[in-house]
Amino acid sequence: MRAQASVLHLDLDAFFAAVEQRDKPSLRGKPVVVGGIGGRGVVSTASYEARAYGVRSAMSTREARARCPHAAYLSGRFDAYRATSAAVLGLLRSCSPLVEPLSLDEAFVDLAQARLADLDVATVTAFAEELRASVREVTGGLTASVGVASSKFVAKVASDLEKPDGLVVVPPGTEQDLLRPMHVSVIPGVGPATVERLRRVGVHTIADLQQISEDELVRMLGKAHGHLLHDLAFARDDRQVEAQRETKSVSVEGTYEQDLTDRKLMESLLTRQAADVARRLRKNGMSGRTVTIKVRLYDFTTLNRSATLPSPTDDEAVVARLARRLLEDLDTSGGVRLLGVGVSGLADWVQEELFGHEDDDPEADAIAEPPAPDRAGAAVPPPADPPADPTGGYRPGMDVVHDEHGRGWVWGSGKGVVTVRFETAETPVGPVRSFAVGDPALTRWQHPPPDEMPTDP
DNA sequence: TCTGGGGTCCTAGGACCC
DNA sequence: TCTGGGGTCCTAGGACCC
Repeated sequence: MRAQASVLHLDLDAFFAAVEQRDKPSLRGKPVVVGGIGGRGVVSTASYEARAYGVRSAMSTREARARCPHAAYLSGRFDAYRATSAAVLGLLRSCSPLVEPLSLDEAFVDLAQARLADLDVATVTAFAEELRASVREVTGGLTASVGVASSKFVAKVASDLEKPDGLVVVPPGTEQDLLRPMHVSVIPGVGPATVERLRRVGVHTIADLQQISEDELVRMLGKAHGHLLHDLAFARDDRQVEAQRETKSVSVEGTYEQDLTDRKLMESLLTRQAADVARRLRKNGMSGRTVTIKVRLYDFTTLNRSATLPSPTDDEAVVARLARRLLEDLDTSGGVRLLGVGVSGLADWVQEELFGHEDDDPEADAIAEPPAPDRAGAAVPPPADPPADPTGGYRPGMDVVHDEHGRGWVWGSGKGVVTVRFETAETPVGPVRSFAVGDPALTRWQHPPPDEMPTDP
């Protein structure tokens, strides 16, 4: 906690939905929901018009559709969000050299480093109003909510108070008056599990939290969380605004429309994800030593398996081989709804560039299997290929495919999976099977004449 | 057919080393 | 034949954030 209100928190209102409404005037004033639009999707952002129907972030899209069937459901255009976010960050950095982005739509600004005459409440209030007007200009009309206070914690709480399009400046010395009546869940880091633990000992508000001793909180919540919560309850927060933090891990994951049971398909999906991760590592000049796979089973049980290489890699073949090997130990017979691959233990350099090629080091690939025979003779690695179309060009409801057993309609495509509903002797709407995009078993396909189009179930 | 995707941080236990 | 003790690395899981 500083003596003056020198920390500003800015939060763009309903950001993804607002960008969509900005770019598509027909959506303005209407409910817009951005998120996963498949059968297992969840809401990322709902416009305020959609929130009026009870649609919320993290709600399943299925439930959102039930509450607000007439909303526009969009899967998101992250390039547009990134560009808009960059414009806002540029604006903030023109105000203060010390800006800490928290996500695409949120950032802290250290006003002590800004060119302000002083940090009086009146001065920072005028500055914040000007800033909000500037955000509107550089974003083409998006609104931001802003909080200003003597700490990160209170500034973030404050920015939420008058959403959307609001500004709250908390005068130094009044922080505890503001916080005490509030529910503990306003504290960042207090989620459902912590709320429940606190509820069981009768703690609901921050005033209640102030009554619990620090030792008791540490016993209940662990060392780090306990000490932090005790401090925050009394608005004690010295955390600095930190410019750019370094990336610690890179990962790709996917939830599939139907649970996966075919191990070969899982392997080919992991291989594809490993290639995506490795490509992103290379693009950012990074490499990492620890490969992790994530497997979510049919019942939502989530397993992680990891292994650490002797030296960092950005080679998709190495990541893929290790990922497939980690899968070997897992029982996936009940079905898998999510697969993911990640790399952590990042270094911003690749070891072989400093110490020669990794093949010179007998230990370099020790934990993984030896190089595949088809790779051994390649003197020059092929250039990084562009990301393959995850639908493989298969169009749901449009294409007919054959495998060795018969013919079927393409029912879904995406994330490297083609789902096919096969015809049987009894019914034209038979069993569903999934294949990897590019599976040679599915090379014969054709476009049916319009009168053969299947009707949607 | 409840429950995304990309991250961060913390905890706890075991291996290993001095 | 009695189990110290600290530090670091690795692995697995959980909570949380937007």
